Amino acid sequence: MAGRKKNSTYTRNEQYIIDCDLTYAVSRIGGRWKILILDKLDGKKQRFSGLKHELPQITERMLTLQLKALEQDGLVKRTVYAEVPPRVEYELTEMAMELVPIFKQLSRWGGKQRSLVNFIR
Amino acid sequence: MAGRKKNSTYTRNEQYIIDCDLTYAVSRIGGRWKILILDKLDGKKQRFSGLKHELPQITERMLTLQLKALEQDGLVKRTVYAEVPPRVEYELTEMAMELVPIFKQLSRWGGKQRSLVNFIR
DNA sequence: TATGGTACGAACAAATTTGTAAGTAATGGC
DNA sequence: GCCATTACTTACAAATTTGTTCGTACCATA
Repeated sequence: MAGRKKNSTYTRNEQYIIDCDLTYAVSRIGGRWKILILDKLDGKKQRFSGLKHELPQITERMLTLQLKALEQDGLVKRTVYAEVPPRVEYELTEMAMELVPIFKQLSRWGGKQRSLVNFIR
Repeated sequence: MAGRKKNSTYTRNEQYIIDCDLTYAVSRIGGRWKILILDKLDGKKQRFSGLKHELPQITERMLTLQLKALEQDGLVKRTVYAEVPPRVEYELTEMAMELVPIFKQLSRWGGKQRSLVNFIR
């Protein structure tokens, strides 16, 4: 998000796309890791290290970036405890919890679509 | 999709992510244009030029690429008529139509989330 | 004094996605 | 013959996203 060209077609088209509530929504949860992070937070608070543990493939940098974006979008709440070593807890907001049932349906669709495509090929 | 490094972390992580039905689903409809295209096809067949007209910002190249991907994923059916100049019609498949109600919910969520975030800032 | 754990930050590099600008085949009408 | 139309294709360039590697502050504990 930082250091973006302000008038490239690329950026102008992004604006255009975000006009639509649907594509706007997808842009908030898109990218490689966000949905997985939200999923790991479903039902339980987690520390940074806990998330890292549940998502072995993600790098710390990516985890940081995505958590920060999710927080800015009001999907994740971050709580810092003044301890040493530091402790930070992440949890879903109300807004994010409303996504859960939608994700369930999308997931079902994904399973169905995957087997269909595998069948065709 | 063509010309991908086969063993970069980038690609391995993609595999990892696609294990999950949910993130798999999102990967099928992700990207900048796919959802908008599916939306424009909801309820009516469209020609290539028709889609281009409804999405003034998309380039022909992108439209071609996305339609091809959607076709390969079984979300769009392509019909070619042997005429000159050529006529090609696109329409949603059953599988894609099942996304419509999910999209409706996501869209509602998007609207709500957008106003919430705007309110906070 | 040296060490270790936590949650990051910064500089840089790799890989992918998206956009630009041109060109193609086929053929009916002029 | 020449041009216009449609649905693409191709080579190239710009922009973003993702990954790699190192480094930091804090202090309790050894």
